Amino acid sequence: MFDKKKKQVDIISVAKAANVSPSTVSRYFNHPELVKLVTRRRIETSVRKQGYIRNRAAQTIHGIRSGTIGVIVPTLDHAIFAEVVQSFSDTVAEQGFTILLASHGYDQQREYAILRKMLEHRVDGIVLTGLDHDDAVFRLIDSQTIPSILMWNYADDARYPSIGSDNNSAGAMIAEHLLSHGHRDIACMFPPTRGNDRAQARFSAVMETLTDAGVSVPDHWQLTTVYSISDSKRDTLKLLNRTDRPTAIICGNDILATGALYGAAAAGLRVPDDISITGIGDFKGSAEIEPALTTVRIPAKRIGHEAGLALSSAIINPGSVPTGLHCKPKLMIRSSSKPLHRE
Amino acid sequence: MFDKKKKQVDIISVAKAANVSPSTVSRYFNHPELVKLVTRRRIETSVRKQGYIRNRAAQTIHGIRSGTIGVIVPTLDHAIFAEVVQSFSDTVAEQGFTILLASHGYDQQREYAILRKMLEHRVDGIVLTGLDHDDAVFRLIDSQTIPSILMWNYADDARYPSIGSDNNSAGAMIAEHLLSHGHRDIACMFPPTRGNDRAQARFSAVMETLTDAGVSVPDHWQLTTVYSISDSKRDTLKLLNRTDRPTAIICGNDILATGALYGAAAAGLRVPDDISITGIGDFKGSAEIEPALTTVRIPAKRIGHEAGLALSSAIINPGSVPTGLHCKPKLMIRSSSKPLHRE
DNA sequence: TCCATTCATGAAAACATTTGCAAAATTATT
DNA sequence: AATAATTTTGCAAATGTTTTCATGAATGGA
Repeated sequence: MFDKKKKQVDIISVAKAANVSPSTVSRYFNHPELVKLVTRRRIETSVRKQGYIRNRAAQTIHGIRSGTIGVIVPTLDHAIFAEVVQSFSDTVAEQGFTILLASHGYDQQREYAILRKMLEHRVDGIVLTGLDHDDAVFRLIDSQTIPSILMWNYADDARYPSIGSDNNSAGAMIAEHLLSHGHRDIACMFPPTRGNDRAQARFSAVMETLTDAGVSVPDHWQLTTVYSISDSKRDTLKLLNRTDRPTAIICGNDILATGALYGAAAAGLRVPDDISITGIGDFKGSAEIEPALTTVRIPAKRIGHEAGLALSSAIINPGSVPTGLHCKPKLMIRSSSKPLHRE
Repeated sequence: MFDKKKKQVDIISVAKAANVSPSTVSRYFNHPELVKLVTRRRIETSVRKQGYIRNRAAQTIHGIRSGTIGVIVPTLDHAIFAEVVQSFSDTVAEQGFTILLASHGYDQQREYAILRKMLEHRVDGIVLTGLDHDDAVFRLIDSQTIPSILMWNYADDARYPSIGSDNNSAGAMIAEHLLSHGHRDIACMFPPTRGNDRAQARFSAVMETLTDAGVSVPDHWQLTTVYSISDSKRDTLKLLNRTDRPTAIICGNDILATGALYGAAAAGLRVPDDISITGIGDFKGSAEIEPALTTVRIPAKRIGHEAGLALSSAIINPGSVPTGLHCKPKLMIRSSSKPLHRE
């Protein structure tokens, strides 16, 4: 007859059973050193017996941190974002934060809506992917007092502190690599750049580097291919079946490059002897594929980790602004590219 | 002089500016049809001008749904979990839910801690990955009133409604496929099964099917390899460099199979002529790899979607228990396997 | 124009906590 | 043993909402 009909256990019922006031129970959780050992024991027993679980919502309305961080990514379907989210999540979990995760599928309107929802949940901080966002998004964050960072890309003039790699240098690196190997007939395969500043930056850096070197890429060698191995395989095959063939293909990311590798194989070409193929990203598996992919490493794990560190310390330490950090991309020369005229 | 020192905007300040009571503002959001059009306009203006954002924490303590669903996965680092999470998240987002995501890295203790934290946030529902969990986890969920489902695996006698594929049949399918092709000298490469009921089920189903057919797998052909292309490539290479060589390798998932494919190539063997290799999962890219991988398709997108549907409707419709659903795995015969003695 | 409806709004209680302040209990000091 | 200092606890107000109930304002029918 004791528990009256499904009564949710709250701090009051715990207090009653432990014969103390609710305040003391609250203190037991938040400032245990302020409550006497024996009382602590009593409360602990009561908590355990009733299976009490604190209600963070009730804490949160007191202006106490919610313990959540909002993470907004374009999609998780790309292994690389999953990796960065995983590492971010692990890092902040150590500081007691849980992540609220949502993806917008490269739709800026949706990003705004998601952000609003996260703010309704009173997240303690916000992580956005990439540098470019709708102005409304920035304004909304500006109007809040929580810290916010841009993850994945880096630029020192970004609207918020950014932690990631500079995609311009990534693009330039790979283009220079191929140029230095004597390639002049170069095709490019990039994902649609709309709403995707990473791809945009890589692409324009590649083109600029080539142009500066006096190399121009004919229109029909500029492929726009969605992020998919099968599509890039198909497009590559089509490209390579023409009479005029490039000696190298620069792909906007490793997925496209993987498809390109398969496409080259399907076209009966040997990589790198007949054609060089490069990626950007250095995804899991890129080093193991045959032939191992020459690419630019974007250190996803490190980026997620550093971002988690920066944001959680900005939260814990209010007033301190998180600082940006450039996680430098690195050229990984492997077997899918080689000098043009040698051998 | 109007806004006194950084005062957070709340429903009261909005009400004041709109010259109505807080109750009316609350109604404006929750039952707009109950407030007069002109008043609605006035409130809208006030909301916009002050940049008011509702506080879900304050709503939640009224027993109103938090609008969050807790999702616990072993890791996001496996593309396949990222895929299922993505599709789950998209589905529930349509119903207005946001996901709280965390991963435990196959550590049951951590899973319990994560679950607790999510309950503190008063999630409206819980999704766990796989069938097997610490008993404390189940008991904790039992003590709550929120719906909960097990995603990824299916079993009709699972502790909670499960939505996913039956890994036993997946394992049996692939073993039968190879047997039906005349293979008798079969090696197995599986990830560590500890804390991983998926792998466990697949492995035991494979072994059982083989044993039933009178085929036994010698110990040194039973490889335990962590989820990594490079490790499985290395282990495969080692295996294939022995004098006794299997005619087929059954891999516990497509990542291992991918590594095995590379390993076979590195050992100078042709797949499927010299050796057949199979995976389980049908990950993105498995159909495009050369040679295209024979595997068992676990429909990740569908699983995530169905799970999202089931859970959100169980939440919206309290009292209704979500029902389990078997998303059948499907044998995908491609080019990495072929009959033994023919041709 | 008056009364009965219906509609729109506000007052106040409720939700599950935290916290500043003061009272009570304990311990230390003389 | 009496007082002072310190530790532990409870009271009550506060947090940002929602919701029930009651009241006042419009509207319709006679």
